[in-house]
Formats: sequence, C-alpha cells, structure tokens
Amino acid sequence: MTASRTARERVRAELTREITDIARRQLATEGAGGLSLRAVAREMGMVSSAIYRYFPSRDDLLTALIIDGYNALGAAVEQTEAACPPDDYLGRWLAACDAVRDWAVAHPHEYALIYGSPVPGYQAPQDTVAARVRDVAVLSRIVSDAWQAGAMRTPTTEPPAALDADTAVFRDLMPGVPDSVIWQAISAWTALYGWVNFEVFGQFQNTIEDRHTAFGHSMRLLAETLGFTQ
Amino acid sequence: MTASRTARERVRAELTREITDIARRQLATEGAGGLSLRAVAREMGMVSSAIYRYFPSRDDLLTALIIDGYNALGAAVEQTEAACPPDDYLGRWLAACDAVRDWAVAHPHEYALIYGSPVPGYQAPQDTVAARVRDVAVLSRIVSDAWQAGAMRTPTTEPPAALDADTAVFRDLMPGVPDSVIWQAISAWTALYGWVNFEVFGQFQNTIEDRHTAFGHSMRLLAETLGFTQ
DNA sequence: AAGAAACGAGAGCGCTGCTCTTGACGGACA
DNA sequence: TGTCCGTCAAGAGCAGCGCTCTCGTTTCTT
Repeated sequence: MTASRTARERVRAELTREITDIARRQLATEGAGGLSLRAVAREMGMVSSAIYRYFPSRDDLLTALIIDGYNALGAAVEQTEAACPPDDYLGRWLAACDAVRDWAVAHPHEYALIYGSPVPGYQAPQDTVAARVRDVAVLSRIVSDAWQAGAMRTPTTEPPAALDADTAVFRDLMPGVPDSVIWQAISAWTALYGWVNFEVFGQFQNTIEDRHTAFGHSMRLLAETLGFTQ
Repeated sequence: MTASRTARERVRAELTREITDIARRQLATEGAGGLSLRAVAREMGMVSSAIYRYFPSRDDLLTALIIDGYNALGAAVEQTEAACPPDDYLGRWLAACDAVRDWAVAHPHEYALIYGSPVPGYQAPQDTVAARVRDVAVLSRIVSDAWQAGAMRTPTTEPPAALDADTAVFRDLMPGVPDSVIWQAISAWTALYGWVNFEVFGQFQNTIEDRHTAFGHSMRLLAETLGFTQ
C-alpha cells in the first residue's frame, strides 16, 4: 500500500540506513564511546543538526545499533545451529556456542554494546526485548530437544525452592524440561557468555593464547555438566 | 630520609588522594564515561588545568582507579576467604564466589571498569598486572589446597594437547594440580565472572529476581563440576 | 494552487579534554 | 640573608561534543 507513496519516504529510509551503516562502521573502529553524531554527519556531507531529523538523540541511534546487534548475533546462531543434524544434540550445542564466540570475536564493539557494560545514562528501551532472546532461544531449544529425546542425564542437584518463581520464564523456553536441568542450562548459558566476555574484553591476553581450542574444551566441559549423553 | 623533606610533597600526596577519592565518587554515580576532570576540579574548588599537575591525562586518572579497583576486589575476596575454616574447601569456594559477587554488586561501576568492556582508546598499562591477579589467586589457592588434601575428584575429561603451553601460567598458580583439574578451574573461573557480568550489567533484569539464591545455586553446580567431594 | 509538513543549513549554548602562558610561592643554596 | 629555580594555581583558549532553535526551501497533501 505504501509502496510508492513516498519519493520522500524512500529517501528517508535510505538516509536512515546510511546513517546506521556509517555509525556501525564508526562503532567498529572507535567503540561505543567514540560514536559521534557530528562525525557521522560529516562523513555524509551533512550538517550535524540534520541528523536529528532521523534520530532524535545519540541514544536513539545507539538503540538502533543495539537492536541490529541482537538480531545479527541471533541470526548467526540460528543459522549455524540450523545446519546441524537435528539429533546431534552435543554437536548443536557446540556449534551454537562456537557461533556466539565467532560473532563476538568478529564484532567486538557491537558485542560490547549488547553484552558489555551498559552505556552510562543509557536505558535500554523495551524495543530491544524481542531481538534480545534469539540466541538464548536457540540454546534453550537444543536443551529442550535433547531432553525430550532422552539424550540427557538427570542432574542430582535440585534448585532451591526459592527459585521456583524465577524458573517460570525459562519453563516456557524449555517446555517439558525439569527445573534441575533448566538451572543447569542457565549456568551453562552464563558460563558461555562469561568466556566470551573474557575473551572479547581482553582478559585472556598474555594468559590464554589458543583461545579457540580452550573455548572448545570449556564448552565441552559445560556440555558434560549439562548432561548430554551422546 | 624523605620523611619531612616535604611540606610540599605531603600536600601533593594529600591532593592526589583527594582527587582519586572524588573521582571514585563520581565514577560511582556517573560511570566511567561520566568521569570528568573538570567536575573533579570544580568539586575541589580548583581550576581544571590544575588537575593536570597531578594526573597528566584523564586516562592516567582512570588507570589509578582501575588499580584501586583490582586491589579493592582482591582484598575483599582475600579477607572473606581467610575467615573460612581452611579445610572446608567447598565453603571457601562458595565464600570467595560470594565475595566477588558482593563487591561487584556494591561497586558496579568500578566492577565495570575492571571487568567490563574496555574503555575505548584506553590501553591498560602494565602497572595493573600485579593488582589484577589477587582474586584469581585466591580461587586458585582453594583449588590447589583442596586437591592436595585429596578433597577433589579426578575429572574424566582431559584437555587437548594443544592447550599444554597455555596451561603453564596456571600450573604456577595451582602447584601440583593436574591439567584436567586446572581447566575445570578455568572454566569455573570464567563461569563465575560470567554470572557476575550478567547480573551487574543488567542482563537478568525482568528474568531472575532472586539473584542471590540463583547465584548460590549456580556456584554450587560449578563446585560439583569442579569436583569438591566435601 | 494553497496550506501543511518535512527538510538542510547555520548559529549558538554549555559541556568536555587538553595546552600554553603568566604570576606567585617555597625550599635549597651561596 | 638574599637569590634563584622548580612547583604550583589560575586563566584564556582550542577543538570537539550533544543538542536546540530559527530560517528559508522543498515536498507532499488536500
């Protein structure tokens, strides 16, 4: 309906895309703190105030980049996992972990934007919530599939009763999976991102050099704890 | 010798301390990005350029705060762990984990400074290295003590041979501990900070509310994987 | 064709980190 | 005691930032 109502709207969409593209490039080279509306405008041959027609503030531009980041990471994980044999649950787990790490290492500043320290004064709007869960949804689905296929051990340690309410959100993500496994999965989830954080944020520098191998081993240990039997 | 050569030097040391104190307060309220030399100077009743007599740049002030942060976290973990019965290895592990989390939650911005996304354009100087290892040294010592006391299971999964070189650094931290346990410990270490990152950086918001309980459960699972038998 | 909405350009405000110069002060030495 | 050099705070100033407001133009709508 609105296909061509818009010589203007088409230009607007195009310019908006160009702004985010330049901003993403700037983000990749300078980091989140170095993202400057004036620099974006300069590179576009615009005057700085014109940018505000498209993004009312620097935070709004950041929000757009954050949503893009979540979606890019989510898509990468989804694609990688989809290419695995569905009944190779351990393989799917390891592939998904690898995908997270690969994307993060390839896009460190974007990763920092979505999983690093929050930008000061910036409050993530609700728009980001939908895009936020794609990666964890994949991981959850692997666990859920593996459990329902009987390819996981039953853990020996039950979560405390106090966690019952907090488990609800994850029961929806992993239908049919017992709470004990859910909390194992949550632990594995945080451990995965803990590793990636350390690696991307330079905590392994001068310490662990063969990071890909080390990551793989760590994820394998996590998978063991999680209880993949295959 | 230099005890009182210094009406001047004493004042200088005092002012330097006052600057870092104010900067730390500002860091706590505004975050790393909001740390402003001019604001510090204003609060001290000084003119902004005078600060540069004490810290040649904003980055140098940040470095001082980072070193302080590492030391504060390290000291907190050391003290907490030292108060535990030495032969209660699981207790020492859980207490040390709790200490890390407690400090991080109490000082989120300082934590972000040392374990969050690196400040753009800022390169951590070598001065920070010494203070950096205090927390991981404590965790390593617990594992090492537990192993030597025979209070840990032997893991079934050996690390790949390619990791041999990278293991060297950790062998010094955990003398006598086999490589398989060392890599379990490294995994637990990253998992611990993965959780704390998620919690401090707001990733658990609207998801996990009873974070203290959840954290305790997760650390207990880690301890199980690590193999504390007691 | 007329009115409304959207747009780019420009000036400007207050803030930042940082530099340079100037004049005052204090400790060491003759 | 007097001199002299290093240290210091202060101030002005530069370039950059996010953001706001106004103004004249272009584009869409009716």
